[in-house]
Amino acid sequence: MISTRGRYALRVMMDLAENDNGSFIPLKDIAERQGISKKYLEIIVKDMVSGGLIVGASGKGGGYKLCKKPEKYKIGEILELMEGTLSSVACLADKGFTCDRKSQCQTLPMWKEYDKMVHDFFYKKKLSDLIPKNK
Amino acid sequence: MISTRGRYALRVMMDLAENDNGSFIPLKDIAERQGISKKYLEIIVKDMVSGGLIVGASGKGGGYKLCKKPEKYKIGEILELMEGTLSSVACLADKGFTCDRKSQCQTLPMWKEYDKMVHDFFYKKKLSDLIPKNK
DNA sequence: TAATTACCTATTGACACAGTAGGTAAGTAT
DNA sequence: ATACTTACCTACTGTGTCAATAGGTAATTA
Repeated sequence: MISTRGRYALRVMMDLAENDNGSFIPLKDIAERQGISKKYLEIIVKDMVSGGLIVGASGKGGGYKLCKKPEKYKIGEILELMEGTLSSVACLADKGFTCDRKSQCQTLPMWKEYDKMVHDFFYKKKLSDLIPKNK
Repeated sequence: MISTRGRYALRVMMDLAENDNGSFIPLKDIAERQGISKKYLEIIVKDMVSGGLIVGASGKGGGYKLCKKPEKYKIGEILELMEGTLSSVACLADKGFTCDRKSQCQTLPMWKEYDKMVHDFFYKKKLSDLIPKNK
């Protein structure tokens, strides 16, 4: 289940894209427009900066800005960064995970197939796909 | 992320299918074969019985048994029963959930599309698909 | 220098997950 | 009738994550 971290991140990205006027957009504005607690958004937005999705600037006139065009962002990269993984099961999510039943596991192929489907779905979609064209 | 409830339930179902000899199979045997705590399995198996996936019989010679042929079980129905939902977001999972942004939500179509894809994937797959043919 | 804004650390309550523990009821073999 | 086996039931626990809240510091501009 996609948590608020992923969903809110998506909304922040969309807000930044839709309200882009070249300058930085304060978090306060985003929080008000989206109806989300600014304090909580701070945590999420911080990870988006450190993950390289957006850039932040302090001080007056500061705020946040996309660092790519909306059509260059894949939804998958946003969700994967915020949720940690898109994988359906622990044995595929954790890289260091070792399951002694891996070689004989009869369900693993299904999970792999599922994971591929999910990955493809979200990496085909772009941030720009979520934004109404008639803007 | 699919939890142990769903994954273990799947393994129990497969174990029952593969070791079916007409009579009831004790949980002890399943737990040993699968390497899962019998105590923990009890909780999971209880829900499988009340959910109508399998039948249980007490006393000597008792145990559990499938109530349909493996090819009649859809993986989706097993996972949905055990996980509560297969939905990706709360607003689609909870029936009584009300989101005041629903009408203007720009991401909802994507979640709906995703949910449909996931549903179709797991409801196309049958329990029999997970069991090796050369048995 | 004052105002604005991002950025940082810490804490909290609620809840689910994954399991453990110990007992009761039901049914079968002897 | 009794012993045995097996499902079934209630309760508890430790760990972790989720979704926030709170209060401060650092950076930048007017």
